[in-house]
Amino acid sequence: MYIWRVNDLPDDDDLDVDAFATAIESFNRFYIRLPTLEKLSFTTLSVLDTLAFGGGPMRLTDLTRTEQVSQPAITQLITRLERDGLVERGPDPSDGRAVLIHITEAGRRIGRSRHDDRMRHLAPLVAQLTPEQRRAIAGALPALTRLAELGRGSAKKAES
Amino acid sequence: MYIWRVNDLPDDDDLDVDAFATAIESFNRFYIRLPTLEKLSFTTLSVLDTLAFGGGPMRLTDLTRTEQVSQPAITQLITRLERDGLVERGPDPSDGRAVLIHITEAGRRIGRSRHDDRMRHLAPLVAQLTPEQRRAIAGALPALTRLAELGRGSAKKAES
DNA sequence: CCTACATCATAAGCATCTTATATAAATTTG
DNA sequence: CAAATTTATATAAGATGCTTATGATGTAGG
Repeated sequence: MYIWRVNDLPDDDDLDVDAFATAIESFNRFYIRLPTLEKLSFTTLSVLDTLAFGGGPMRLTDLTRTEQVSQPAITQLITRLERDGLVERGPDPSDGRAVLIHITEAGRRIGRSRHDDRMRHLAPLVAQLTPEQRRAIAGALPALTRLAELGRGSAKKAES
Repeated sequence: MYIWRVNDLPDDDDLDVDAFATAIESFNRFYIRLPTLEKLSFTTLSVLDTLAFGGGPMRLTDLTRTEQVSQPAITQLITRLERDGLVERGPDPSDGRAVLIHITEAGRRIGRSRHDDRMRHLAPLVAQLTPEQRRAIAGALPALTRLAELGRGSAKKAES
């Protein structure tokens, strides 16, 4: 058993990981519960986003890694999405066992629609912030995006 | 039907709500999937956090609003949490119908444990950011926290 | 009181996850 | 190259946690 202490970090910068996690968790509890029209699960939306922005079709196995759920869960999810016309299964010319999942135009529309829903809810709240607060968030977006990329990279390597 | 356009916002600041939502969604997809030891649902953790930091016991009805799920869902969740010793039901002296939910020390420990898990995963990634990126995130935390408060406030008013 | 409402609990059903196992294609190996 | 192993996906059975509908009980107002 090992104990991590925040003080082990290089302390010549001012980002307290404890405060970061607290703020993010508080924000997420609000953000995740934003009401939406379509009732789609978190995993469903995440898969559609991964397919929409991930550059082309993906195997079930790849999705299993990116979404951190079991392989049967992905198979079942893709079956539901295919039934609803949001993705399509196609063969993988380089491997007869594999299946390549393609997102359809309807699938892309769903993802955009959810994104737009959230923007509609966020915009009036953002408008109540001070200009400095808005600038502070804008300045942090590249770092947040980079953190998410780093996180996905380390998850990929952590397969056992 | 009304159409929201980002350009309707005051545009003398540089926070693009579209980019904000995109970055947050990307970050959340990674953050939510961080592995943890205890297998507790998102709502479970959220209720424990709400009770731990919300200043005292709450009614089921209050939790229904803060968590944005149905009342029976909260009743069932609290039943599970009470069975596991994480919360306790008590009477409300001012209303014979109501039930006041108290978090136990074990419940607080669970919340802290999850928080610590996430810090352990975040810290090595944060360490890979540039000092400027770390400062940028640190500078945005108050604004993120304020946004979450504004969001919870507007959700409370939006009850129908 | 008696009706209306508020609070919580229960029941039944559904969606989505899990683990265990099956099937089939690819790869390794003797 | 055939048998054994591994990899990719599918299926089955069961658990969890949500939903809507309804019930039981306490409160409030005429």
